[in-house]
Amino acid sequence: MPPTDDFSLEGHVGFLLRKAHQRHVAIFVEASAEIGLTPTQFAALQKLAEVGTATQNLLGRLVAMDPATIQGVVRRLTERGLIARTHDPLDRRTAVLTPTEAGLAAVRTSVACARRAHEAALSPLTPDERALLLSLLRKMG
Amino acid sequence: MPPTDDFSLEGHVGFLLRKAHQRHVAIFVEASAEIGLTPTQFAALQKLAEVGTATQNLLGRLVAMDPATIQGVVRRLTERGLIARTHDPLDRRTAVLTPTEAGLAAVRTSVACARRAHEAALSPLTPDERALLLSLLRKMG
DNA sequence: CCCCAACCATTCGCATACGAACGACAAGCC
DNA sequence: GGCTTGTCGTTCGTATGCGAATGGTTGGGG
Repeated sequence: MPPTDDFSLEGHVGFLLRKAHQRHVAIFVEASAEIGLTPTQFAALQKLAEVGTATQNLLGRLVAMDPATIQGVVRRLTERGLIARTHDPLDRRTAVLTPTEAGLAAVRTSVACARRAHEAALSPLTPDERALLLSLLRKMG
Repeated sequence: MPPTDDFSLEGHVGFLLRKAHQRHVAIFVEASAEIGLTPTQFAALQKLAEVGTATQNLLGRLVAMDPATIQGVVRRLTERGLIARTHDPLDRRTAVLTPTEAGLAAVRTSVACARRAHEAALSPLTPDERALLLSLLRKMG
């Protein structure tokens, strides 16, 4: 009896994380249908609003997206007029990002959606379990 | 003082799930570099080996992938000779999938990689915390 | 001052992920 | 038997996600 027989996909962290993440994305998109921001776009825009100004790659690091990924996210937000792109005359490599007025308004609206999505995603858990899960996920890195 | 000021992206389930999932994928891919299976491909192939035979959409449901997603995953596994595609003469809509010998061998090898990735991803947690996290993720849906 | 290592942003290729629309087919219902 | 409803697999479009390569730029070390 080889040891591979007692393998259960359903007990694997990766599988559970993938499913939980998929579920949250679906809930978030549904909760913020009015604004039409994805969780990723919301994260980038919210963080940019928080810090006020950031370089593209720096913003990516703040929200855990590599340069290739943040590029597309910022491009789409810029095309929608939620982010303004300027250039630092002292460093011609960088793209300096700032949220526009429409971007700030979108953040204000979306924060409520994000909170609803947060609650809905955690709804199967008790308040104690929610706090526990969040702290464990944080500790995982 | 608007209520949006005390919003913390880092305390949001979605953000933490996205980061944890990214981290696991990176660990898994690194742990199974020899085989070259992604977590998604491993999940599909392992589940197919477990059930022996399945329709494409059914396999997708078993591993939480929608028809459009499982299509590409199965196509890549088939191209690599790990899955055999036949047809049910009684239902000409379906694609009947079976793991090949090479597919079964890949599963046997990958299970060890998956276990290593599982342990590595959970390494920041104590054994109690690991069990707790898994049960909370399962309970989340 | 010059060169080189590091960093910035972009691009390409590949792999998920899913909504929507599609043509093919099956199954039940009248 | 014909019709309607539902399922199956595919395709298209869009959005992440990342490795790798690239061109432009900066800054430090000699």
